[in-house]
Amino acid sequence: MELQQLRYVVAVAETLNFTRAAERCRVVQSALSHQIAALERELGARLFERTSRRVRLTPAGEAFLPAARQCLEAADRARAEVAAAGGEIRGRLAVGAIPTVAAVDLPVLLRDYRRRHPRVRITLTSAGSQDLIERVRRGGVDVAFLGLPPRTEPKGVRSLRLGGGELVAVVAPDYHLAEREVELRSLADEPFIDFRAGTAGRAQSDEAFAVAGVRREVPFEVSSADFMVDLVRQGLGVGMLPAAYAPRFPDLRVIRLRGAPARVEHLVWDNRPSSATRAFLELVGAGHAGGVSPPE
Amino acid sequence: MELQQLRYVVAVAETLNFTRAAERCRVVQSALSHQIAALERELGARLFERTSRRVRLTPAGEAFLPAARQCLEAADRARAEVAAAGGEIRGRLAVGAIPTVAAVDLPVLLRDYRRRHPRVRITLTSAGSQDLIERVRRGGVDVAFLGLPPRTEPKGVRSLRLGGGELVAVVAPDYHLAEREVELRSLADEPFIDFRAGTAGRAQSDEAFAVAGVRREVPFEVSSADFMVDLVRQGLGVGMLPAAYAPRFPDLRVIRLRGAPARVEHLVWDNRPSSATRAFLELVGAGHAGGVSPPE
DNA sequence: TTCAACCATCATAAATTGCGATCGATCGCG
DNA sequence: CGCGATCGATCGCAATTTATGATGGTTGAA
Repeated sequence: MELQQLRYVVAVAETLNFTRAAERCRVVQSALSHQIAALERELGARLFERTSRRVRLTPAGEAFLPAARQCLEAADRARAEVAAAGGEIRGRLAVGAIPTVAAVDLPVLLRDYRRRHPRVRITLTSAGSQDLIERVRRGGVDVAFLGLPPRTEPKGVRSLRLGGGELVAVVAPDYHLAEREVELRSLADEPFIDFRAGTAGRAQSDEAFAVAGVRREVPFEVSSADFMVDLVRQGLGVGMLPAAYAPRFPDLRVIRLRGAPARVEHLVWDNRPSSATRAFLELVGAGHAGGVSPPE
Repeated sequence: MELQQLRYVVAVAETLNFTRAAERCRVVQSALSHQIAALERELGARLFERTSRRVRLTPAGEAFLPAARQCLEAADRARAEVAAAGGEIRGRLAVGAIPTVAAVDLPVLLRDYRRRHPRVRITLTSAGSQDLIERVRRGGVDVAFLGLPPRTEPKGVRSLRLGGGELVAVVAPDYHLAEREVELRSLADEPFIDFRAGTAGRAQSDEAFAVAGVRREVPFEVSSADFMVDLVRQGLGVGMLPAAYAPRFPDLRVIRLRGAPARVEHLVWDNRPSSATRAFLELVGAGHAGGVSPPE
């Protein structure tokens, strides 16, 4: 088994087409066919099922692919680590974040990071917290900013608790509430627009009301902050967002809440951070944090 | 960069000798030298510092090596996954355990596992809990049984809480205590032999006495259960061990303790378990457990 | 039926990898 | 100080591997 063969396999798996995979690898199709056939012979199993009109992964191919990708990633990392040892950090940095990150200014952070390490290719992905944790575990994302239900810690990854901003209520400009700051409990009778039940953002709002001893109605559940804002604009009810995030919607009115808890966010990363990832953690200030348990 | 080159680099790094590395790889020394030189040329950095009497890793080599090993492991895993997809699980299973595992019968477990998956090469390593967690994180160990201080969870790995046995006191046959069962507090004046401060085993004993509201003396601190037993045999004091573990020393007297908490152990594993590891987790009953946090 | 897309195969050329012999440097030892 | 032993680098050559370009067979659509 050689890395070249793995590169070919991954290319075919992604294009599902030997000819285009060969183009991408800059070899003729026959060379690629030959290499894949040789690998299949060595493994004793077909990785691709070729009917002459389509190419598909066999179960064996499905099983092979994740480890093959990890192998290629490790090879890239090895190369990047050597460059890092020579002083210059290279490689990739895949950052994930929920759409409502409030604890850090992500654009500024990425700009600073890029300034310091211009040879690192940065990607930014938006997704839900649970999805992000899974991707960090799988290695598709290197670091992620996300929210979690109160008093929980993500499992299977290293993490650092970030102080987030407070939650504030947002309403349409002509909404009937006129105050700029209210007790949380005084909102009890308003209709709320919040994240769907089960999400970390929703759990944090619920927590705030539970602590205040108030039951509230949430007739509208949404899957993203943008949807929430859309509904709030229509005057359908009150939304709750991190204070640092609300100013992005200047057409909405912000109502500060007395008794709202600070929103807690977490920075999570993989167990085996690359040098590019380590540099990012250092920049964020998580260089040597991460809550190691005491020894046996 | 090719896997063959990585194999050569790892061999040289482990033997610190080109000639012996070449023997291990079953090629002549010149071939290996040539490949390594080619890789160094491609990377633009020397991986080894050769003085004509010794070979050492350069900083670049140190940086390169971990990722290179992970790359080779991933390649092995890819091969093993294909075999697993064909029905038969192969590969390696590196099990780690503290010396005093009480929650499971490890020999029986390994025997059952071997019976079911005879093509998996099993290794068993003994170490401290914190060391084991680190090795699981690094990928050197696939699954580990270990202890943790009360009410903590290991970070950076998947884990399952195992119900452990109770702790019992063990004493020399002629020790002055005659009872077969006592209140924990009645041992307060005895000299204890226990694990060194900071270990999980020690923390669990301390916890038991703290709960009983008793201060005790621990004049002897040891690093393994075997040392503890050695000192107990000499009549130097009282030891505390998991009940399931004590019968291994039939020459000692066991004193059951009223008020001793159950010892808690954890099974931990990596985020990206191989098929061999998955099969082991299933056997232990952790197939789909592991405390996933709720979604965002 | 014809055509176009697509992968396998084959002969051949190019590149890589390995072999064996040898060189030069270094260290220990007498 | 000189000898022998150890060890990695180097070189020419052979074996193997990998890539090329042309061709053929299969399949689905027009």
